[in-house]
Amino acid sequence: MARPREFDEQAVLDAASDIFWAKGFEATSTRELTARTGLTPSSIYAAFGDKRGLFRCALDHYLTRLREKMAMLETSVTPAQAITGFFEHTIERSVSDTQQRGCMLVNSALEASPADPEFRDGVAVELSRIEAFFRNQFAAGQERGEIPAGLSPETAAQQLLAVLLGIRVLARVRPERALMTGAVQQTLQPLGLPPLKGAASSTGKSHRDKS
Amino acid sequence: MARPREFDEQAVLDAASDIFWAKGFEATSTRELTARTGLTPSSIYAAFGDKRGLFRCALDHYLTRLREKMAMLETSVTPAQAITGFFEHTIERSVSDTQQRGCMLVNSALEASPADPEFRDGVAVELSRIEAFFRNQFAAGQERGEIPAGLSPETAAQQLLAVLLGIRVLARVRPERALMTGAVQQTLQPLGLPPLKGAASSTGKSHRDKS
DNA sequence: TTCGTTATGTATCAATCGCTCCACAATGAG
DNA sequence: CTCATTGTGGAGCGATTGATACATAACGAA
Repeated sequence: MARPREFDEQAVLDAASDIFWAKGFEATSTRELTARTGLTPSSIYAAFGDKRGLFRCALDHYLTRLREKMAMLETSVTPAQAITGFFEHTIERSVSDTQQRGCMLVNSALEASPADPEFRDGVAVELSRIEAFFRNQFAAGQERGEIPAGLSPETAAQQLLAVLLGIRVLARVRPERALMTGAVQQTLQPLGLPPLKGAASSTGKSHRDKS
Repeated sequence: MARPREFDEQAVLDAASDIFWAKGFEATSTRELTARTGLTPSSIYAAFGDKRGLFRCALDHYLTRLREKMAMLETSVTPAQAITGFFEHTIERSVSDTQQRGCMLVNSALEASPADPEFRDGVAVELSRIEAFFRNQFAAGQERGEIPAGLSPETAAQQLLAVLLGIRVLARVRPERALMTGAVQQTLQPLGLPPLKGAASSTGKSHRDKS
């Protein structure tokens, strides 16, 4: 009943998250959102409530694709390969993004006002989800003998999370492949995880890389 | 000649960086800046040009103290201890900050607009400075035999920088000591660096930590 | 003292902000 | 068809933004 929506919600969220991703919440105006999404203020406020509501939906839209990526890796390759593959994927996206947007979740995490604990907690939960992905994959890899035992999956996951967040910060201001691969490679190796594709795997110094 | 300034520039920058640090550039209004610094719009605009100018000065004020911290560590302890000490200091500040402000440099890095390459480059240079601190200390530690040779200081510094940035992101949304110490400890150990104070140093799983 | 110069305080400015109002269009139910 | 309901378009609301104008105050030089 009643008039149906004329816009494609996925397309709108694609556009909205693009802007929020690049410029952040505060620096994005509702004018720009209406211009880039193509729909009017009326439609936006009817569908999403207010600017924060649209931002939440846009971030969730972004996170959905992130979760799908993790789920894909979980089912398509071995646990150890899933971890390394996740970093490969992240680095690839970081260096190929001409806008240097980094990660929308990380950007949002740092812009989250101290006065908005609700949103901040939401971000924290999402980071915990990534940490759990690392922990579960690491433990599964140990169980199947793919990853040497001896290291606790908890600690490994904490380190992997920190390094991931670190290269996502670097993606925004210094998206240099050599820098990211160096940091990640030095993390994966002592954990007994497979090396990045195209990265030198020997312990000593390699002269093969180029920035 | 002429009328002298009535305000203490250091105190004003302290106040200004406090606000910018907690809320970011965009979310901070000039009204709040005048209220918290105690000086009038006229004085602010005469002294710093505009809002961006004040922000740049406030960030530089913050970075000066960061650089002093690194310089202090470089001269007061051994190279390996300087690296570990830097992380101890960072974690301590992160978990004790009730506002969960994280690091002003990292916050600024992620808020930096893609359309402002000048400011972005400034942040990148500062991150390179931290990376250089790690690299120099690591190399110095190897030369004096304090740190085992075999690993390249470049790679080690890249990893240390990434982990540092990672825990600074976590400081904003998940300032849990166990999480940070776990990530850092797992990084320091394979590099042959001294453990954090109060952290378990054995390879196996420890039950001593509490969040 | 008088004057030139610079800092401060207050009252705003124009622009932009997030958001709403209301007339109208497009549907399904009857 | 009529009508209730919901989406759309666009003008424009009050509030707030970053920044300024201008009168006054506080100094040093003469």
